[in-house]
Amino acid sequence: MELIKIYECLCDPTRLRLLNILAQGPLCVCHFQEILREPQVKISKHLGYLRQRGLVEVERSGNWMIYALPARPSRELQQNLACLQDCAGENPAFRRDLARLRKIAPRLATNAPAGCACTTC
Amino acid sequence: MELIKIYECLCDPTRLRLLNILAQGPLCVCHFQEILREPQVKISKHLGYLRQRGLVEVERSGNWMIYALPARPSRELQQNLACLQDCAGENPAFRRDLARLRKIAPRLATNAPAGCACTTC
DNA sequence: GATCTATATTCCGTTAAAGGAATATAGATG
DNA sequence: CATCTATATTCCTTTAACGGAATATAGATC
Repeated sequence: MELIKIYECLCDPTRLRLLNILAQGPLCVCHFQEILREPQVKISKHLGYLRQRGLVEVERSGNWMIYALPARPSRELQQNLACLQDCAGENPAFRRDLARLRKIAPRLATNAPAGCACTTC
Repeated sequence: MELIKIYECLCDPTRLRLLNILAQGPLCVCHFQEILREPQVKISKHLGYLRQRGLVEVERSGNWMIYALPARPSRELQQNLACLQDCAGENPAFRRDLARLRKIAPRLATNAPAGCACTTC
């Protein structure tokens, strides 16, 4: 059941944080590290987990791997991501992550091909 | 995070089936067994799991334990249950369970205190 | 109080997830 | 081609989930 895969992805706090950030747009691994302040292994593994189950897509851009929500998400995924957004909106941890994302934003070239040609990379 | 507990409950097919049925109203364990056609241990354990995490409530009525969705669910739970209903609506397995529930329904006294005074119990 | 019924709990074994340390890899750059 | 950088993978340990067989329990009934 596809639904189960989705819920499996949603039952870990790190993955919820990743998805919450991805709702704002594509991002590369190093920025997730910077925002979540978690070790690289952890971030990479959770993104891999999400990818295996079709919750995110990847595209290589030089040395960077750009992760994004699926271009054409299933109805179930759409619904659940919307629901997550709705529920997470109030959560301080999620808001803090988005605040950090905004701090990084100026360093992101807004019209870079994959959205992650930041000056510090 | 409360949200995590909810998603943990949602990532097992048996529990999704239980919740889908509970969306129609309270029910006792023996009827879950009858509808899901799964062993008693399995049903009982999953209901216990849901209960521990606040997704269902129980009330004893004689020998029967009547399970129900919380009378006052959190906003997060409300949203996610609604989302589940929306996603599960099309699923054949879920529809089959509801069909079986309807078959049992005539045996349920509609105005019994906890909604489960069925004639076969 | 003995027994029956519905349900819960305990005690296994198996499997998967999570996190971290260390290592591997792919592509860029000198 | 040597090296650097960003990311992935492997290996290990710990913990939790799942399922089933067997047993326990609480309340009803005789």
